[in-house]
Amino acid sequence: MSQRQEARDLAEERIFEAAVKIFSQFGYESSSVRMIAKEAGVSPGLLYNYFKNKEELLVRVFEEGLKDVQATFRDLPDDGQVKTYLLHNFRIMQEKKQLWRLIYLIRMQQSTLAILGERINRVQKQVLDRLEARLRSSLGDKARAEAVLLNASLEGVVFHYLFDNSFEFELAQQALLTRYS
Amino acid sequence: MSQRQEARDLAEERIFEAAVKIFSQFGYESSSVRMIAKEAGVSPGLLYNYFKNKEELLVRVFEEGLKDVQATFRDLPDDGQVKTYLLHNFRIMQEKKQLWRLIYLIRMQQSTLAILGERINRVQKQVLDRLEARLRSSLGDKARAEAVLLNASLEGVVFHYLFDNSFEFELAQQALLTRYS
Amino acid sequence: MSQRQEARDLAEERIFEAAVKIFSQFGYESSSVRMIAKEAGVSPGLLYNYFKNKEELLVRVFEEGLKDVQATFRDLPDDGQVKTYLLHNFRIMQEKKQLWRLIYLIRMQQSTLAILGERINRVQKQVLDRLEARLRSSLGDKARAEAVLLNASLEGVVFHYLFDNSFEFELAQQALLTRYS
Amino acid sequence: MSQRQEARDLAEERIFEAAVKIFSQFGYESSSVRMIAKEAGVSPGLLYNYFKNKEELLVRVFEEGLKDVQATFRDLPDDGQVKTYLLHNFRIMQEKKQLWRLIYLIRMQQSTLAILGERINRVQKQVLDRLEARLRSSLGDKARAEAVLLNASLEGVVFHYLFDNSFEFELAQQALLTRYS
DNA sequence: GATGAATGAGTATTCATTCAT
DNA sequence: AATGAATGAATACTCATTCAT
Repeated sequence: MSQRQEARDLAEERIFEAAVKIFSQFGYESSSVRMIAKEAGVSPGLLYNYFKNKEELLVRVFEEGLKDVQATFRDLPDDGQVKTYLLHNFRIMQEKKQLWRLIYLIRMQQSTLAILGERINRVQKQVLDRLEARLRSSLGDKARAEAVLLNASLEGVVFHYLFDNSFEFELAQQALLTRYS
Repeated sequence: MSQRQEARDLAEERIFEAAVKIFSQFGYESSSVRMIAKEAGVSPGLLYNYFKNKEELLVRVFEEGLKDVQATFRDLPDDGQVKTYLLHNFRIMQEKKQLWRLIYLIRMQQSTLAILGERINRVQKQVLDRLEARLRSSLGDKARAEAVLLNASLEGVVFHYLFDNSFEFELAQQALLTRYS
Repeated sequence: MSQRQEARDLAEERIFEAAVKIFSQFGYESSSVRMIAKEAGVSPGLLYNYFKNKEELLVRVFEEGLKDVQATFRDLPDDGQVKTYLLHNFRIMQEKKQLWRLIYLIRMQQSTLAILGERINRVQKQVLDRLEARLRSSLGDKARAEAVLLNASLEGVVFHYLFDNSFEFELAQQALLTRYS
Repeated sequence: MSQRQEARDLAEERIFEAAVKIFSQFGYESSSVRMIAKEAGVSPGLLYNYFKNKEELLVRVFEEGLKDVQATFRDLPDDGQVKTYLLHNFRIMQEKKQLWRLIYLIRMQQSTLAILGERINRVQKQVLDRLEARLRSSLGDKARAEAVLLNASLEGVVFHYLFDNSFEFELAQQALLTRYS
C-alpha cells in the first residue's frame, strides 16, 4: 500500500516536473499533453489518473510552484531589510527560473489568468504589503508608493532576466542594490 | 474602381483591427484565424486575400503598431530629459494599450519570438542607448547601469499597468517621476 | 457586334490555351481555376462567362482538342498504309504534346473518365476499326487481333514519350516502323 | 500486449488496404484522407498513428506493392524466354490490378512523380535491361531497340487492360505471345 | 496503476464559385 | 464583357481526452 503510494507519487512527481519544464518553455496553449507525457516518460493516458485535465495540471503546477517559492522565502534568513528581500528574489529567480517563467506566462495569458487570476491577486497584495512594511520605517507615508514602484521595478528586472537574453542583469542588479544599501 | 479600393481598404482595416484585438487578448497561438475573421465580421477565407497567412498578419500588426508608436514619439515635444521620456511612455502606454499588450505577449512566447525576436532586440537596444544618453550628463559612467535599471523599472510599471488590474498605477507613476525631477 | 464577338472569342481562346497547358501539366484536380485564369491573363470570374464550371471547361478542352487532332489527321496525306498511320501519330504526338498528355490523364482519372468515358470509347472504337481496315489486306482474319495489339503498342510508345523522360524514343520508333515497312 | 499488437496490425492493415483501393481508384491528389479513413472504417485521426502523413502512406503503399510484385516474379519459374516474361506480366497484372493502376497513376502525375519518380526510374531501367538480355541471343545488336519497343508495347497492353473496359485483351495477348513463340 | 489505440472536434489554409460593380 | 472581393465547404493534420486492456 505504501509502496503503491510511493509509485503513485513518483509518477505524479515526474509528470509535475515535466509540466513545469514544458509549460515554461512553450506556454500553456503550445504545450501538448503528449509532449509532457513524453518528457515525463509515461503514457499520455496516465496524466488523467492524476489530473482531471490539462487545465487542472496547470493549476496544480502553479499552486505547488508558488508554495515552493514561498517556503524557500520563509527558510531564508531575513533581517527585514529591503536589500535582503531583493537578494532573496534574485536568488530564487535564478534557482527556479523555469517556475518563474511559467508564473509570468500565466499572468499574461487571458485563458490562464481567468483560472488563476484571483489567486495571483491575493499573492500580489501580500507581497506588496510586506514590502511596504519594510519601507515604512525609513520612508513613512511615502512607503506605499515606493513599495508599488519597487515591486514593479523588481518585476521588470525579473522579466528581463527571464525573457530577454541580451539583458545586462549584473548592471541592473548592482544599481538596484546600491539604491537600497 | 474607387469603390473596389474602398471595399478592400475597409475589409483589410477591419481584419487588421480584429487581429490587434484578438492577438492582444489571447496571444498569437491561442488566437485562431476563425476568431479574427468572426471579430472582423468576414469569412475566414477572406483573410488570405489580404495576408499571406496568420504569421504575416502578426508581423504586419506588429510592424504597423511599432511604426505608429515611433511616430507618436517623434511628434511629442522632447527636451531630452528623462522625466519627459517617462511621461511620453505613460501616455503612449495608455493610448496603445492593446498594442503594448501584444508586444509583451510576443516577447514572452517562444514561437512568436522566433518570428519577431530580431526586430524586438534591435528596438530594445535603441531604446536603451537613447535612455543612457539622457542619463549621461547627470550620472556619468553610472549612466549605463542606471539606464538598464530604469528601462526595466519602466517596463515593470507598464507590465503591471497592462496585466494587473489591481495595480496602483498613480502611486507608481508619481514615485518614478519624483525620482527624476 | 462582330468586334464584340471577336473580343469574346479572344478571351475564350486564351482561357482555352491556358486550360490545356495547366491541365496537361498538373492534371485536372491539381489545376486550380485561378492558375488557369492567371495563365490566360484574365480574372478568375471571367471563366464563368464562357464555361459553366471547371468540369465543363475540361470537357470542352477535351472535345476541341480531339477535333483538332482528328482534323490534323484528315489533312495529312494518307496512302492507307500502316506505316503512314504510325508516322502521322508520331508527328501529332510531338506537335500536340500538351494535348496528348491531357487526353491520357483524362483516360486514367476516374473523375474525368466518368464525364468523358463514353466519348473516349467511341473514338477508340473508330481508331481501332480503321487500323483493322489497313491491316485487313495483308493479314486477313488476324487483322483484328493485330490491330488491337498495334494500337496498344503505339499507345505504349506514346505513353512513354509523354511521361517517361528517360525513354529512348528513337529506338522504339525505328523498331516499330521497320516492322511495318 | 499481444491483443494490442493485433489491434495495431489490424488497423494498419485496414488503412493500408483502403489506401490502395482509394489511391488506385482516384489517384493521389483526388484521394482525401477522410475517404481513406472512411473506407477503412476508422477515424481520420487514426491514420496518423500509423503513417506520418498522406505522402508517407502513398510511399508505403507503393513500396510494399513493388516488393510484392518483385517477390512474385522471383517465385515464378523462369526459363529466360521472352514469352515466359510476358506471361508472368499478364498474370501479375491481373492479380494486382489495383496496384498496377496506382503505379500508372503515379507515373503520370507530376506531384507524385516528384515523390517516387527516382524509384520508378530505377525499376524501369532494371526491367528494360533484363528484357534486353532475354532478347540478346536471338536479336543481337537490335536487342536494345526491340526491348524498348517490347516494353512499351507490353505497357500499352497493360494500360488498356487497366483503364479501357472495352479492350479486347485476349486478342492482344494472343497476338503478342504468338510473335515471341 | 499504466498503456496506447482510437476518436472527433479543432487548426490553418485552399479553392470553386458567386455577384455587385 | 470583365473584375476581383467575398464566401463557405473542403483539405491535411493535431490534439485533448477516453477507455478497453
